[in-house]
Amino acid sequence: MLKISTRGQYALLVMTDLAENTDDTFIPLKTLSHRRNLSVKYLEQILIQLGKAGLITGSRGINGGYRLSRPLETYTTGDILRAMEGDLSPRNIAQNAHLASAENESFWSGLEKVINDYVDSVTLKELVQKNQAFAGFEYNI
Amino acid sequence: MLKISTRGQYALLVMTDLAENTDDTFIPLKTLSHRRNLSVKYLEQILIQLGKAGLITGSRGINGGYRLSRPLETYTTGDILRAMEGDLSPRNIAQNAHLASAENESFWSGLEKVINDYVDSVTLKELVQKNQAFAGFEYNI
DNA sequence: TCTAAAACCTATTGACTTAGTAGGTAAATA
DNA sequence: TATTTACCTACTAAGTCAATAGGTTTTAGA
Repeated sequence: MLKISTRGQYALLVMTDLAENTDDTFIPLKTLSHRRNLSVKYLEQILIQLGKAGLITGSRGINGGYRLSRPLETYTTGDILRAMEGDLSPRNIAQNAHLASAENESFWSGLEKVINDYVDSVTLKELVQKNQAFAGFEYNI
Repeated sequence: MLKISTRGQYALLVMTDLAENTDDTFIPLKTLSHRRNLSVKYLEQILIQLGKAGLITGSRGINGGYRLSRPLETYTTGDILRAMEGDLSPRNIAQNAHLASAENESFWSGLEKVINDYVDSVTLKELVQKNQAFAGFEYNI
């Protein structure tokens, strides 16, 4: 029902964690999962998928872990969500043969467009900054 | 994965069929389901739900069926989709306690807003007109 | 060169959702 | 009173989702 899976939500969270790591060190899965109190094995799958999509780089062995592959400024939330969810088309893939598939076509493609335009307009950097602002707000209570 | 269910898609289709019926007669479920080659019993559930949402009116007995409850101009696709899908919030209802639920809040509420703004901006009348234009195009091949 | 720590890989499971089926009851009309 | 229609409730098979489980491979350091 137009829901993003937890994979997408977790991916966004963990990407902000990696984004906050400004030096070139790697952050291990264990650290990331404990920080968010997420299942290690579940988050592992998400990180591997992000790696296959080229968004993050993994390094094995001691001092290994994950870090962003590219400069922080180059990531949009759309990159991350599409890496996890596939395309963000709101229609079912089962384009039922019974449905005159072209009918309402412009409506559906229009919806797909506004979704993609939005997620492509929000950068990971903005996300990090907003979260930091929020954390600052918490301290001021 | 950000999919609208077939219920929503079918609802949109059947609403356009009802919208094309300009006089005050009722169109029976059987007719609607045959026209779209959809399961009678499945479409029935959708129509009942649209009725409960106040979008269409049913009439029993001979010459019974369904028709729009309100003037065609007053319907948006958002009315119809929300009647079928509930709210169009892209986040999982399971707002996991582990997720600092306020984090990325503005991103998610922003996404929800562009989705709702879009579906509220497209009217059923426009949908009908576009489909008729498309049908006309087909004839011209 | 051995060991520990980490990423990486594949399969499985329980709960839930979805799409559709099935079998009724209630109301309206002729 | 029979027929036609909407209306209602329960069920089911298949698929998806979130998470678990148990490995293998690579790397760094002792």
